[in-house]
Amino acid sequence: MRVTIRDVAREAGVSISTVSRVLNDTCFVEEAKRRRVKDAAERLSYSAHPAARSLLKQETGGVGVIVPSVSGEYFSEFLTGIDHFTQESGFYMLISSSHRSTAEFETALNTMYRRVDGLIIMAPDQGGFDATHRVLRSMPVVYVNRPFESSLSDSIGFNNFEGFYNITSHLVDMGHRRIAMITGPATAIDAQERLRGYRQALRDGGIEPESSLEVVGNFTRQSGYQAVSTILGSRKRPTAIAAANDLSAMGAISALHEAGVRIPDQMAITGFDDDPSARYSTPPLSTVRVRPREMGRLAIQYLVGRIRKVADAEGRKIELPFEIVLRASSLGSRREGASRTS
Amino acid sequence: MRVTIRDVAREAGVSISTVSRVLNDTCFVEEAKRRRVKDAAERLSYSAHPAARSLLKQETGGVGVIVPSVSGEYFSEFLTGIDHFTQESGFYMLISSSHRSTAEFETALNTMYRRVDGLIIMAPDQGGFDATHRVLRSMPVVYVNRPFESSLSDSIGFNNFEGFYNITSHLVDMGHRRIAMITGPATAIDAQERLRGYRQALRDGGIEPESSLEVVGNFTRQSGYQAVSTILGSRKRPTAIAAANDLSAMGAISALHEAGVRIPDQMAITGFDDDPSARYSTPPLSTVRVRPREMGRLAIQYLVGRIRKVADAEGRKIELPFEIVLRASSLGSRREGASRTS
DNA sequence: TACCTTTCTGAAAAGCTTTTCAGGAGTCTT
DNA sequence: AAGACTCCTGAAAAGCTTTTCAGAAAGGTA
Repeated sequence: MRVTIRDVAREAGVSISTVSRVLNDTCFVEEAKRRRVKDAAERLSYSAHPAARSLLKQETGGVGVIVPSVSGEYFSEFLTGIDHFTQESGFYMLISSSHRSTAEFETALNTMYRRVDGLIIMAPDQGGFDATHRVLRSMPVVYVNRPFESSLSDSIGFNNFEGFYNITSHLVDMGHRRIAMITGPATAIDAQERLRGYRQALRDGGIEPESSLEVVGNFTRQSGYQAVSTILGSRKRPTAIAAANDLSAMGAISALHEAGVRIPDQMAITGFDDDPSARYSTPPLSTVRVRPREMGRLAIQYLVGRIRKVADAEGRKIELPFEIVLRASSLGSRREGASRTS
Repeated sequence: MRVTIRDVAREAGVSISTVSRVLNDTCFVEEAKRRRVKDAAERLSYSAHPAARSLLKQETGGVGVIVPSVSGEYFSEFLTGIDHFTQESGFYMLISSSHRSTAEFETALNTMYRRVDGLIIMAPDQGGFDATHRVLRSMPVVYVNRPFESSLSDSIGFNNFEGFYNITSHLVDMGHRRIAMITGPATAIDAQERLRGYRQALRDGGIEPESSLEVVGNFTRQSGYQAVSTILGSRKRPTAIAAANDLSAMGAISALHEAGVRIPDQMAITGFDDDPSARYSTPPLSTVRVRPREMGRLAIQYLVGRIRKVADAEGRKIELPFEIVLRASSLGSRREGASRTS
């Protein structure tokens, strides 16, 4: 049933070493034998057992990806970026997601141990995992969206603070004085940064942040939807909402429609991420474009570079540019594409 | 650097067999030694090399998932369903996606060979791959959305024809006589079935399908968006659109808004899938709920059952129920939740 | 006390490959 | 023609674990 290199060797009438050499094209082998081996391998549809090979070569051909979630456009896009390059370069992809606790996160890390040659970690909500974990030291790691000081690993991300500062400033520039925010989960570092950007933008616009206008969300549509009732019920109704991400902005938009609030006339709204759907919402959503797909591509490129040892030993820390994308949801008239880059 | 079972054995002053026994809890070992081994393993932070183990045991602890794409809510949801159970049951997940050709698809299959203990395959667009491929015969397989006659594998899906028949019938019931369809890619089996359902529903409603009303799309927002200009430009403008999936429906909705067409008064529209976003679109989208997350969960449960040999040898073929979810996009008044089940 | 069980432990094999090492055959040089 | 190469090939080791097998020790019975 199971066909091994021995079977091929017997079939071709050569030793297993020769089979290995032919199949891996590692030495010159007499043409006649070469043919016989190829034929035999083909006939038996042989391929080397990955476990045996990786046991010996101490490499697997896989990369591990750790993300908070596999659902939501932001993550999908990120994964898509990784996936493309992964296939091109012949690596396979091992994904682990949704770790509610640090313990679960470290379990995931352990699962990756020796099963992959490198790791991409996006874990904005894992505050305190052990940065010296043995798995982390055993292979190259690229951190995404999680500034991390280590000369052994690369780190790529964008400036959440600045991005959110800019989109909030846009609302201020449009003349809004009462601007609510639908925040992300307090545990996530990127959510914290965005909140900080929001507050700073208000202050710089001469507006004192009010905690009653900071409605807690968790990056989901539903939380955005629910936040709206709080916002509409507030003592002095704001005229604009800055949502911590596009998903929650969409939820909010839906709720605003249901409440009969016109966008952007009665309520302007902005998001963050520029999910593919942002352009198709009603009205199209002003947001901050951060190109998760690009991030994914970059992350895997760096990682593969490190795995193949072509990268600098020095850890790189890349900050990707973002782009403010203004659409109808925050503009008086319906126009599209005005943009400002970081 | 690399710590093996030998190191633990030396450290604890026992043989490697004993270490293995203690760590796998496979035999009774004298308590004192047991302690020593545990301590040593802990101290050296040892864990068995997965390759060595799987080479010997002929099992890996992984499951492979092959999907057309990793982006889009439908697939995200599906993966999420798998992911949850995967973690619970201690398996890891290897994902391969976006195979443009049969060759690429079979490459993916080969990559999975011996790296996982079972396979979940969702490939509605892979018409003619080799169903007797050696990888497919080497481990349990669960096919999703792809009726497949094999007593060795389970198969899970829903009735695309009926689902689309029903949602189209709803439009007919609402009094529409000219109903356009935005189709999926002609190569995908599920898209074909939905188109068939559309036509049948029209005929059963006494309406002769017109090919000019069947606008080709490809399941993306963009294709839905573009389809609208064709539809609006047609000689006799239809009063309703049945989109092959939610994504293309969303694109269409966006285009309709831009064109100033009121939904549902001037144009009703329906989707398919009930993506999480469908409920949040403007107006909320009538659609067919197929619960991809449930499908994922079921698929992985079946698969793990087969891997652990508790499942019937007999191949099961499950057809999951769908549910017609009517929302404002196809109803005169804004009401929600009326539903009809398959 | 001698023999038979039972219980625990170590040695060794098996799982499959890649790669090093060494040897044999053939070719070239002087 | 002999020695020195080169070229190709096979044997064997290494990579790390689990599990079988067998042996030693201990305990029980006749």
